[in-house]
Amino acid sequence: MAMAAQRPRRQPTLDEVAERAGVSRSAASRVINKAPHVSRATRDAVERAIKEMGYLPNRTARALATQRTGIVALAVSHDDPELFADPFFAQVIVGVSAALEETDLHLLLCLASSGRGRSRLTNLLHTRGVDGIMLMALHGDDPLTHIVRRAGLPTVYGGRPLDFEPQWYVESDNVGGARLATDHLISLGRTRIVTITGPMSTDVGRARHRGYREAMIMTGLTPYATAEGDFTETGGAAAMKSLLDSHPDLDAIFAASDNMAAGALRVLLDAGRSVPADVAVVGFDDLGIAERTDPPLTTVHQSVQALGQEMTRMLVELIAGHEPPSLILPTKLVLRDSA
Amino acid sequence: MAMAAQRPRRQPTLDEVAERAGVSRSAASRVINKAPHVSRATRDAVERAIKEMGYLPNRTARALATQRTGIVALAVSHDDPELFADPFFAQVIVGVSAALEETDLHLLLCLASSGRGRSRLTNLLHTRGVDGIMLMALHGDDPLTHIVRRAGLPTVYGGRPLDFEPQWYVESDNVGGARLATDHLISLGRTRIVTITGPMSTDVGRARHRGYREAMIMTGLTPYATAEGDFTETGGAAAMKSLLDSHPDLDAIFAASDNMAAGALRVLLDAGRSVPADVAVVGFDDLGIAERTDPPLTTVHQSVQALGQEMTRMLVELIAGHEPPSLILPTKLVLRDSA
DNA sequence: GGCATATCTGGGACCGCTTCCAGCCTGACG
DNA sequence: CGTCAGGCTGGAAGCGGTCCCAGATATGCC
Repeated sequence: MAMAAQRPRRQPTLDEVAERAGVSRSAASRVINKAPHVSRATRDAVERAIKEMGYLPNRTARALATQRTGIVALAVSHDDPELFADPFFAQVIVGVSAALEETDLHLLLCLASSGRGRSRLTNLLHTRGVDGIMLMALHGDDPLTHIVRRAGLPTVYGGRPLDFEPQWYVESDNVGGARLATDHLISLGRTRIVTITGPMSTDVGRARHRGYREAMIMTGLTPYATAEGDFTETGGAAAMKSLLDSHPDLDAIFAASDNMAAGALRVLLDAGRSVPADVAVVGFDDLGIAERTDPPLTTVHQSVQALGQEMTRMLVELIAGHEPPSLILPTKLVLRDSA
Repeated sequence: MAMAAQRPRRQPTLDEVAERAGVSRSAASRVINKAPHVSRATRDAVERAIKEMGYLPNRTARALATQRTGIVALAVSHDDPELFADPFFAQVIVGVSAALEETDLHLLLCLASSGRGRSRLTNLLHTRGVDGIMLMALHGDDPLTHIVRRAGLPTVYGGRPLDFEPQWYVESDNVGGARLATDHLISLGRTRIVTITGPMSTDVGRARHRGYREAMIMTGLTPYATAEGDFTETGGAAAMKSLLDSHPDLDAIFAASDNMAAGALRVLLDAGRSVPADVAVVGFDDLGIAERTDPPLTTVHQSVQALGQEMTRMLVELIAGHEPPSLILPTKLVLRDSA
């Protein structure tokens, strides 16, 4: 059967429900919102009418009246669309969704890459399309932070931007995690420990580097060598090559991401070093890839789902008018075979 | 400085703009919507006022008046939240976002897993919270399909559900792709070709299996053996083990996903078979993992971003009241080292 | 029984925008 | 110069809710 495109069916309105129940619209509204001051009889009548007519309040109308859309945005800044394919974001989203499930808010996902994407986001915020926003993945001076700050909407940051300290953010304990990793390498008796950092234009990159330095210095060692990567596998490989060149006697490496560790691993093996015998490797993140390398990576685990969840909870609090404290989520060392 | 939670600033309204421009609200509305019948003078005055006041029309109010929210939903049915971490979904989302960027629609992401999640989705649809919906990842009789069909909203399916033929869907050419893969193995001179299928409770699972059978039968071979997997790496490994058990002389395998192929690969190597010398392996999907196995997988490439993009375009058409045709996206064979 | 108090009720004013419509003005034409 | 067809215009009625408030009704107390 040839069937027309599904056009929205007309839903019953509050007025119709009220009429059917033989009460005023206000009364009907009250029972729907479980407001006080409504008699048993009225409540029953309205509830019956609602059930019979299959009434559901229109979101938009309600939003207009209450000035609440019931929608929060998660904005991801990514120059490269491919970057979003990183399991990291998927995990964040899973966490966010889980937390939202306990509320009656919905999730609007904004991949704001290009100028066009950004202006769409700006517009969304200024037209009051969402009640609040969560921001992820910020390098140095991400244009998104400006956009979002100007909008004057409840905002939660996932990780800290570099150029200012947001009042509300959630992040993993990057410094602590990096220290854990480095301390572990030290405890293994390694001394010529190098690090492959993330981009130094990001807070994460710097924090993990700082953790490495602190751990080294604390135990009287001197940071042996550093190469900057970009959190990707190929970036890690490149960094590893240059390190191997400049410091061929290195005996351990802390990579600020598993991706980079994986790249480094490949280069090391290709260079004939055995891992962990010749060189011990520790990564950071523990998002699946760490288990799939050969040998599997010892790494610092951060719970990205928890990150998403806590960001969401925080945002919900903010929207409710409270002022929750910012949060730093613990990380832990996961021992596998690479160190 | 202690700073209060960012509460939304009050935005100017259309009335205020109109007043400032010295015209009626209707006139102002007309220039904003580029409607005809507005004089040069009026337009200029209004446009100036808009610029001066930084006016942006309130989304919600407009939505109420036009009965259009400007939001479309992407619903993903996943029993296991982990499943969403599959890069597949990330790619879909990237495609969807890219297509939406050309419109003024935004993306609402619904991970509708639990009963709670599903009822939230139901509610969203019936309360007219979105203008249309895209549905992904459907096994046999996914409850989502029912929910969505009842809602009577423009709907596009990504892949076909098993229990009915949706009027609008986009999918990859699974049968064709599987044939490509199998034909390739045949052309390599293999004859004892087995397949690890996806769940037979999914259309994708069945279609790829059908492609395999068709290719075999077309060339006069008999389908050698089949084991059902679940598209995951561990599932693929398990299936491989049982196949190796029952048909130790197999010389090629077509796995209906790269994940399963990766699992199978591991089992094969552990069993002392060399790939591709003893056993040739072809996967399906080509979503990154195929390049990272050792040896890298020959596989059938499907463009998941294109899938997302086309779904979105189709939905936009539907919302606009047109009736676009359904689409089947081509797949192609990518030769690497495993076959 | 009278009066204060608490509970319930419906009317109506919003929320901010779109859109229909009747009235006005203009210019063109006969 | 009268008439008619336009283009412009602002008023007002909507979209479908929330919520304040004044009035009506029920309860408690002396």
